[in-house]
Formats: sequence, structure tokens, C-alpha cells
Amino acid sequence: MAKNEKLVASITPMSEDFAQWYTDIVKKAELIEYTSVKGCMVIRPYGYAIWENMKKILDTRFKELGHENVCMPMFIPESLLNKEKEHVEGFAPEVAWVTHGGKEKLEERLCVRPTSETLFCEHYANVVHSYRDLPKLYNQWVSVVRWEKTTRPFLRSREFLWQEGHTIHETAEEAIAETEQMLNVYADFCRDALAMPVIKGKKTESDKFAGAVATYAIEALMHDGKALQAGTSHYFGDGFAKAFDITFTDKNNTVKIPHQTSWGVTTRLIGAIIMTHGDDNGLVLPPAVAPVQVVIVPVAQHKEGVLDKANELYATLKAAGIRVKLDDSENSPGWKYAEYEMKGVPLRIEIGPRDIEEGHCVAVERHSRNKTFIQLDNLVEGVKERLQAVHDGMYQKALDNQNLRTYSCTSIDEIKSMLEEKGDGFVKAMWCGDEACEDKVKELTGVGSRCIPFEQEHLDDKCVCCGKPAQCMVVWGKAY
RNA sequence: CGAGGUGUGGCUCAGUUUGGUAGAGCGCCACGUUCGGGACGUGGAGGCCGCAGGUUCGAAUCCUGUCACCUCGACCA
Repeated sequence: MAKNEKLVASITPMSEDFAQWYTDIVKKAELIEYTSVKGCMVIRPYGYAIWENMKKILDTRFKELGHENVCMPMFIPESLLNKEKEHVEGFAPEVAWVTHGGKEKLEERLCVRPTSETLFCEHYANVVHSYRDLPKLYNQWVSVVRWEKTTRPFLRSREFLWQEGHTIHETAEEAIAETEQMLNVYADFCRDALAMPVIKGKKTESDKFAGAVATYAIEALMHDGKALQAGTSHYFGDGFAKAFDITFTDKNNTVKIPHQTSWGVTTRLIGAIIMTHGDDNGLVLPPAVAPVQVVIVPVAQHKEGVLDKANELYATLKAAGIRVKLDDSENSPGWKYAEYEMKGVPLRIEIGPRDIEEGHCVAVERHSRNKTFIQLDNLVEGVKERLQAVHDGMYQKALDNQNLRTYSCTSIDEIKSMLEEKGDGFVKAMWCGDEACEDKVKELTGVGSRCIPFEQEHLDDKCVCCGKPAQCMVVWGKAY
């Protein structure tokens, strides 16, 4: 079989139908199963393990930075949701309502949390009284519900898992610093754990979170050239605090209004991994979050000593803290190669009679199919080295794709022709800051504003749309 | 929510036009032979044909309704 030939006949090739390719992977790699409720999915063990690994890394980082985990209720009384005007308007169209308790109709209907700002605010009003009570650096790992019309596994489901950080501070400066810090935590996480390059930036007015003063986001570019918002961090100013009557007394015995933030990432990141790294043979998982980092495939396992050696390698790697699996099932080696490639296991170790004789094993990297030998007396180090190489290789590959699909344009026509010629991607272009131009660019070219990157470039003096003096460079793109 | 498509063993689908005893491949189970890129033989198990009505002597097939999923748009983490 030719090296590049597709090994898994049942996965639709990306080039043929990207959406179907995505759906195939999600099902075939056993990440999810659909249920009888639209937009609600079973996250299966292999999919959930990816989330658990992400959670572990992020949770550790949050705690290092002084955050504490809490858990708010899942129900929000309608009157509480209604307290902050912009916030309700943003979320009301997509909330699910509980109207009955058993057979009894509720006095006041309860919304299933679409996000928990209101609950945190109600709580802060109760527990924040003095500057000594601040800051509160809270986070929760829960699920939320948004009644989406169109749903897709991981990318847009009606119930999804996430973490939402909610912090409250004495000063605006402190809150702004928190907002920026957490955006950086997300961007670093994407780079170091998910091998996924992202663009950090600020959302435009029209695109920011309902009730926020400013919304920051990290934007990633998928294989098909569409953008995916991978995480957000909001600065709320004192708007929510005012609406919910949260005050504290400062050192000078003056009543002050505190400043708040919130930030979150969701199981959508799993979708991001699939669409950033996956290929026609299936999933490709970054080592840091892969449920299985190394799979050991014994070759000619019926032969004397092979399984013993395979078990020995397994024990050695496991003792070194590597997530390793030994597949000693009766399936043929070829079947196992294809199976674990589809499952995205970053590194495969093959061990057979010839290898044992020569004192090494074969290591094959999932993302590149690179084959190397690792000396058995240097197994742990060798495997760790390979896993690092896989991570680096995956990041570079994703970055190359992003660069290849990032276009700098100075006119609407240029945007159109670049997208036409090279396919969807990130478009960098100058903007005057007027919402009318933002809308018009989307209408004329199909790409919307993704964010105003922190790393600005001066491409032109004029707005790409109206020709008036430009205020900043915006990254535009089609979004998931 | 608008447009289109699909629902038949675990999976992929045939059968629907023209109504007449539910099929295939893969997977699964047992045994044997195999094993360095999805092995093979023999035997076996498994199906309210998405759901509810209707037409008919008879419905997977025709009619009505309904639900779910997929794709594309509008809205959104």
C-alpha cells in the first residue's frame, strides 16, 4: 500500500466534504454519541478523557494564579436574569426555561443557566462588604445550556461543558490586568498543550459579550480556513456591580463599586483540536491532552518473548508517568496501526522479534508518520523526546497552515479575489472603527470581524471599506 | 427559524419507482489457520424497516402527521 494512501476507507476525505469529515471523526474515534435530544450529546470515555486532561492542566494553572473553585446552582430566577439589561437581551433568546416543579406550576419561572454572571453577582452582593473581602477570584467547572437552532458536536451544542471564571476587584486596573492575564493563560494553553496557534485580540463593539465593557478573545484557524473562537475573557467594568448593587467600603471608609471580569473556555476546544490537527486518517491529538500518549503494538505477538517484552515496555513507560496502552488483542498489527491512527494516538511503539534482537523498538509519529528507532535501554527518554518532537511538529504544521491562509488586503476587491483564489482564511485589513463598515465588509466579502489583534500591523492609512483614516488593523474571517 | 437531504440488525447501505414471506457487506460470537500496514476458512447469533395514524385481502414500499439526524443559510462559546 502506498504511503499516502488513505488507510481508513470509512472516513470521508477532508477535501471532499469537510463537514462530513468532521462528523465521521467525531463518531468513528468514539468521542461522542448522539442522543434523542437535539444538540445534546454523550461525551464518550475517549472524548471525555481529552476534556479531563485539558481540565487538569487549566485547573492547576488557575489555582497557581490564586483562583478558587466554586459551584453555583444551575437555575436562575427570571427576575435575577433580568437585572442587567444588555445581558438579558443578549441571552434571553436562547435560554431554556423551567416552568413546573412536578405537577405544580412555578410562581416564577427559572432559566437554566446559559452563563452564570447573574448568580455570581447575587452572591458577591452577599459576601463582599469590605476591601478586605477583595479580590474574589472564583472559577467553576459546570455545564450550561443555550437553545441553539443549529447544532454540531463540540462546536455548538445545546448543553456544553466549560469553565467560567468570575472575579471581582477593588479597581478597574486590577480587573483589566486579570482579564489580560487570563487571555494569556488561554493562549499559552493553546500553544503549549494543544499545539494550536491563536491570535489574541479585542472584539469589536458589535461582537462583544452582552453586558461587557470589553471582550477579548483568542481566534484559531481551522483546516478549512474558517475561524474558531477558542476562548474569551471579558472586562465588565462596574456595570454588573451597579445593576446588582455590589458595594464595598475601602480603606478610607468610602463606599465604592468593585470591578469584575469573567473568562471561559469550553469543550469546543475539542472541536478545535479535531479541525486544527486532524487528517484523512482520523484524529491527531496533541500529546499533552491525548488520553493515550503512546500505544504499544506487539508484532508477531504469538512468538516467544514478544508479549513479555511488550509488557516490560508498558510497565517502564507507565512508571515514568506516560499515558500508555498495550494492545495485545488478536487483531493484526496492520489493523492496530490504522485503529490508533484514527484515534489520534500521538506515538506508536512497535516491538517485534527483530527489534528485540537488535535492542530497540520502532516509534512512529502520528502527525507525520515519521519512523525512528528508540534504544530499549533509553526507552523513557527516547519516548519523551519523540512526544516533544510530535508536539513541536504539530504546532509548526498548524502555524504553517495559518500563515499560508492569512492574507493582507487593502481593498474589498482584493479580499474577494484572495478568498476566491486561495480559499477561506484570516484576512488582515485596516478599519476605520465604524460599525457600518464592519457590516459592509461582511456583506460584500462574507468575512466578519474576528478581532482587533494586539499585535498590530500598519497595512495602509485608509479603512479597507470607506477609505477614511484607519484606526486599527482587524482580522476578518468566516466563523464557526 | 428558512431551503434541501436521510431514517431498514452495532456500522455502511440495497430493496420503495410498479404493495405480495426482510436482504448484502462489514462488525459481533465459537473453533481452527494466521500475524512487520485494516488476514482467511467454517459455523452461529442478531431486525417494533424512526414513531403514530390511514388506504388495502396484504404496507419497509402508497397517503397524512410527527420526531430525529445531516448539509446550506440567518443567530450564536
